[in-house]
Amino acid sequence: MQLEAAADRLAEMGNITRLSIFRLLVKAGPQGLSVGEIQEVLEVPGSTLSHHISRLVKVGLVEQERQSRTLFCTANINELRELIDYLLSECCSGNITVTEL
Amino acid sequence: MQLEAAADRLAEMGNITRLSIFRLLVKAGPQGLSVGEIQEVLEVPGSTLSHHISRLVKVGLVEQERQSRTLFCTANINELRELIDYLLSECCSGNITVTEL
DNA sequence: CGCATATTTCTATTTTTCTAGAAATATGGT
DNA sequence: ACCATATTTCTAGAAAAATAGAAATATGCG
Repeated sequence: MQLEAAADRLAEMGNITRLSIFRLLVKAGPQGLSVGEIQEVLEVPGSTLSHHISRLVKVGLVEQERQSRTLFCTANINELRELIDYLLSECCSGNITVTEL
Repeated sequence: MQLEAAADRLAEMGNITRLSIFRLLVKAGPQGLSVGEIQEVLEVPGSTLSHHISRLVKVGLVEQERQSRTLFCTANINELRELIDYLLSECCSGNITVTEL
């Protein structure tokens, strides 16, 4: 993962509503939750919720699959792990001169 | 770490300039970098840089220590680790009913 | 087809963030 | 005290994000 992709993902998680959504999906595991279920838990207007979910989908942190009338959402844990790897990479290598940065 | 604190930290890292600053400091390790050194690398106006650094400091991701006229900044890796722990906690526990979320 | 459910798109308003010039402050050397 | 260096604060305009009502679309059932 590169700087810009990482910043995009962090920014999407850096909002209370979206982080709540994402955390719910992380907890829910592979079966995910429907948009309606998320709405029940978070008590946010549908249009607002839809907007936030689509932003999470856009950066790849959430995936969606329709089953009949219901849209199920799941957290993309791999994407999260790659982001975390990026954040920790080259950590504390120390003694680097400014020109190497 | 709780939801709101996590979202704050994620939001601060979710900006290209601030993530660049933070990554530089992660790479630089415990000795950190001065504001001036960061400015040389990133080529951003002083007022803009100062603004972004102070936001990172405010949420605890960066710490500062003055040595004479120079202000050294370091990444708070513990804070980063706690944030990551939060993001991964309760991951994929699965089979949770909606009322438990 | 007509109806109910599930979710999105459109639209507009309010709030927040980003950016950077100019002026101010802090520190130390001569 | 004066000057140079290092960094911040003030200020304001431009851009982006957050919010949510209303209308639209999608899907399946009787």
